[in-house]
Amino acid sequence: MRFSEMFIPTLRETPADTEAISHKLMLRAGYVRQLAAGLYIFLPLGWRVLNRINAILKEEMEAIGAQEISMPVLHPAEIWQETGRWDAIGDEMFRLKDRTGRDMCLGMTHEEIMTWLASREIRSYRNLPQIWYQIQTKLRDEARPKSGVLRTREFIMKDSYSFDVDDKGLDRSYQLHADAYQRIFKRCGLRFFQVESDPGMMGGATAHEFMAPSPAGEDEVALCDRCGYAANVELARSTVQRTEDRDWVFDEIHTPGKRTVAEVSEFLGLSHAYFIKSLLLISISGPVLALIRGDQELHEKKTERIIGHFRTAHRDEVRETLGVEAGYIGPMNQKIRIIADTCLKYGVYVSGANKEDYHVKGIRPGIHFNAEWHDIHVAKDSDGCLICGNPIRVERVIEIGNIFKLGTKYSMPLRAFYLDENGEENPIVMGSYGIGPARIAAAAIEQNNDKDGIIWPESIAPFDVMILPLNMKDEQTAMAAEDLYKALSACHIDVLIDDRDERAGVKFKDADLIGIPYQLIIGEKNLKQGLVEIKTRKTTETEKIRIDGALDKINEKLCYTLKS
RNA sequence: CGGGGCGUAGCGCAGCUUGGUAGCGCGCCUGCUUUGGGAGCAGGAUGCCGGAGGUUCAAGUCCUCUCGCCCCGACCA
Repeated sequence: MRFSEMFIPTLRETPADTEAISHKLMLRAGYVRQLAAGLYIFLPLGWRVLNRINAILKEEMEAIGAQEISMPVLHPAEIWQETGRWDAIGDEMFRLKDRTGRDMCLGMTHEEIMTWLASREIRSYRNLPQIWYQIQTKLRDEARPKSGVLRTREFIMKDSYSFDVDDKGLDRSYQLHADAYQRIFKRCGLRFFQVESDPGMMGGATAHEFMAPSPAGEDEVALCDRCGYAANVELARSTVQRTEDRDWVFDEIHTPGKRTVAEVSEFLGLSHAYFIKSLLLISISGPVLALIRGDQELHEKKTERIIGHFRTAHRDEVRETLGVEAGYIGPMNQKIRIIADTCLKYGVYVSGANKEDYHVKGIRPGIHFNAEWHDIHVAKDSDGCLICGNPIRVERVIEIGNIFKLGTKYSMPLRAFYLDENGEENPIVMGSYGIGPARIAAAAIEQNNDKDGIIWPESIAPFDVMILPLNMKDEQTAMAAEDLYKALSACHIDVLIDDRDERAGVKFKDADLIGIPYQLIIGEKNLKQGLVEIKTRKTTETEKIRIDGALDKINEKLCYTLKS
């Protein structure tokens, strides 16, 4: 392609209202434009990147026997009503009525529709297994679109669905996907982890997420470098370092005006780990006192799995329920249900005295209070790995893919049954698997950029090579560039030639910003000696080579990275 | 949905406190010069100051409402 004819609106200045690096660079380098909150236009360069990612997705999906189909984006409400999600899902679903008043919605995912199809067409175990996939637009009325294309209201997703006769079959389909996803993200040049994830409302027991480390991410994962334990902090478990045992006797201390752990620990000169934080929660079945160590945070999701939906109590509710001001609550002599983090089972602690302006030192679990013991803390950096004890690390990540074992959650309500060898009717056992191509692109930029711009991995770059004829007014330069352009194109190498009548500086800046992996720089002086320069965007190294060897050199570089 | 911020030329911003001719940089157009890291000089074009209502002789500026966008949190099937 010729730069002069292609629509590549680069910006010299960073657009305001952007935070994520990928967002800034995609706008600046002319890959995307924003239409409205969470709605993005992919410009020619951006669309080329998505298409290269999609090509990889298709290859790897076909390789595990998945078949591409295409489903409508507009869905009748009835199918979603049958699985219960019409009501379970709130404002996040775009809903509308057709001209006859029939309830419809825009698809945020396609479990229902895929299962509907299976229910009508699959009769026998002989029809199974099947894997169907599509690369299709999804719509979700996100409460807060953010970070450019990372969280949008309309986005393309590769979603596949597996249909098997039993759990064993599902295990196999699930593993095929996990392996395919590993290959996909590796081919896309990403650093990523596969982590255990919360199946949430998708149902089913097992789920994993594929996570690309980046500060722009919205999730956090706990990782153990020794044993390989990897989990979303939404469910990650960890052990915490024990505190030193102290020979404190049970004793009230006057702590006037000191309420928070930070205030009392400073007042007493003790680290946060010697404190018990007592939090009053209001659950559906009544008040619950949750105890965690002073240096920890309460994990809301873990807690919710134990006591059901809850909220924290208001100040006056604390006074009414426990008869003391918030800030002086302690675990002793409480009449209500108490849950406590397992790490509090041992040691000796300081906590509120259940009396205004007083705390108690020397509280011992089992003696001064009892509780239901659960893991209810948020795993954090340098906690111990639950499996091997090694210190874990917590990293911020972008979710780029997920895989779920659905089981029969959708096949049962939608009556997707098959007849087995014995003529008996069984529900189809399903899995669902998603990848966001735009998130791959964004994650690739987040992980590969420098002060000058994007540094694309070769596999998903919009072009393989960019040719920079520095002075288009020089006939020799223009001719040499044109010849190279034709020669490279003839070898099926994707080339962008910057044939604009611009100054060298402008071309260099734009080339670095756009981030195509290799630049062939054609300058007058070098050309007189039969030389051109080849610059590797990633390393910024340039090398002078003979112009007639340029084609081979490019081929060599592209091949080399394909193999490695 | 709660909290905060911002809407002025294509982009980035100043002007608002204290009401009185709408500005700067970049970009864009023309010409000349320049040509290896976002050129120089000269000339030129470009604004429903997000929208509606109000106060006032007079509103970009003050008041009320509203819409949009960004950030933090909640949510995220």
